[in-house]
Amino acid sequence: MPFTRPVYAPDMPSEQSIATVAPPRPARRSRAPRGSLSAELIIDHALRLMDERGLEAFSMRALAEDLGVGTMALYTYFRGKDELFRAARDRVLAAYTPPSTEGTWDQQLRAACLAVHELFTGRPAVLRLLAESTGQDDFVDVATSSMDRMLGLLREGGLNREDAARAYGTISRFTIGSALREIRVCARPEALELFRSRIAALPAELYPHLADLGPEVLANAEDSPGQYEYGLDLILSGLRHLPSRDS
Amino acid sequence: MPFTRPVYAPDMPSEQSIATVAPPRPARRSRAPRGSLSAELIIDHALRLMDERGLEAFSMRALAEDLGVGTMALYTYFRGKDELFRAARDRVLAAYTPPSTEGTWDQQLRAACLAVHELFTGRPAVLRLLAESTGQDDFVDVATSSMDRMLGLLREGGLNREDAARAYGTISRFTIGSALREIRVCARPEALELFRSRIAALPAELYPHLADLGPEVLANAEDSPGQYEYGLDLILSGLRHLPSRDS
DNA sequence: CGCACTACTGTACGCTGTACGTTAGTGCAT
DNA sequence: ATGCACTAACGTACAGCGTACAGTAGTGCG
Repeated sequence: MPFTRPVYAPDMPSEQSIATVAPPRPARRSRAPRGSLSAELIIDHALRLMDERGLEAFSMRALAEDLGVGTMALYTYFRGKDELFRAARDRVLAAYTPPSTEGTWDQQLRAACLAVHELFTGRPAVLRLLAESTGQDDFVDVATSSMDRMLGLLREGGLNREDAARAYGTISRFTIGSALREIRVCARPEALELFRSRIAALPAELYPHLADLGPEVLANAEDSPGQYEYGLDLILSGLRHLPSRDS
Repeated sequence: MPFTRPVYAPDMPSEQSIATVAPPRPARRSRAPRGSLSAELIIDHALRLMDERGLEAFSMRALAEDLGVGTMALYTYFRGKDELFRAARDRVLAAYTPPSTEGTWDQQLRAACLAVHELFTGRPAVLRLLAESTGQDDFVDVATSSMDRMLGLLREGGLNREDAARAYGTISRFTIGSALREIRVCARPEALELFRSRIAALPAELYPHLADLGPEVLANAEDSPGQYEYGLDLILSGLRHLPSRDS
């Protein structure tokens, strides 16, 4: 018995020397120069990748490759994936400044809400990070400056302290729920198509109203910004009719 | 040179025979009897696990272990994790029937909404599945029967076809956004505490209104069902004042 | 010149979902 | 009874994930 393998490596492809075959071109990157990385640069690429390929396709390895850098280099700047996510989210939110429009308090409030909504639908990944954060991390409500501004406008509109706070909560919840729905359904043609066929296939005797209003429901799904504006105006109308309002 | 290792297995723990040590009690489960599994049983355990330990801790392996079964046994009943998720979600939603209360259309609508909201906050995992579904799968809007009922009530309230459809969209978006916020923040004491300290630490000269309304904002965060009711009533009030309403 | 420091890297571990092939229990035809 | 087709349950393996840890190379300072 000339040569027996050790216990491990039970059946290696023995036809050729492994060393020349096993590493199938790992595309040996040369070591990246020393100053080629920074937290800001990483966040830039991360945000781009997340919005381009989707949050599920995003990984530390993919991000590192996109940067032309070893995976573990990222951990020099961020403790881990969560911290990177939080940093990316905070950067987008902090960079946002609400539009300073003219007009009555409700016109300004409306414009501010629409701007936030647009920000969210334009950055689906950030919205998802915001919505899916485990809640253990620090809580950033939309953006602090935006929140302050909206609260001020609500007070300006004559709402008392409690109503202002509650109204903001309502608007915030509706805005996030709305944007979430839109990046999930309205912006995806194939989801819309499936929705259409589902509506059409509903048994009209079980769901009479739904079957009846099918066209309208579908039209709404296709017009997502309009849907948001409609709901927002509904809420604003409710605010204007608040009994406690002193103006 | 008496003996050189092959290229692979560069440094094995050579102090003992591997074969007797390597399998450290894999807790040899005996093969589960033939009829011990079913789709329903799997969904039961899955829902329980998801709500108990959280969606991130849920895995096919953990579920299988909970069932006392090999991991791959699950794949006899579901094509994969996604299909299992969809089945679990659909079961919860399909089993739900809105409360058939008495009263005016808006009273009934209010009750139906509150019930949906309670369903969601009581089943955080299902809510997350609903919110985080990639949108490629079939679209179940809350529950079809609930949707039909609400649309009927809105029509009963004198809304025209388009307004009814749009109003439902508003309510649906607000309800999901609201429930999501609540399972993320309001129901977590540590998140609330962090929120409190953040508010207290805000520079009052930068965010005057937020600093001023801090107590009210905090009180709202702590009273989550109240927040939902407030927003819902705001929307309902807006609906009552709709110009197109013919009653 | 050498040394401390640190930005970057490679390897490895434990985890995930799941493709694939195997095993064993069941019901039916013979 | 005996064999056979069928399939529920299983074990193994693989690719990919986040990241701990140890190594390496380039920088700036004594």
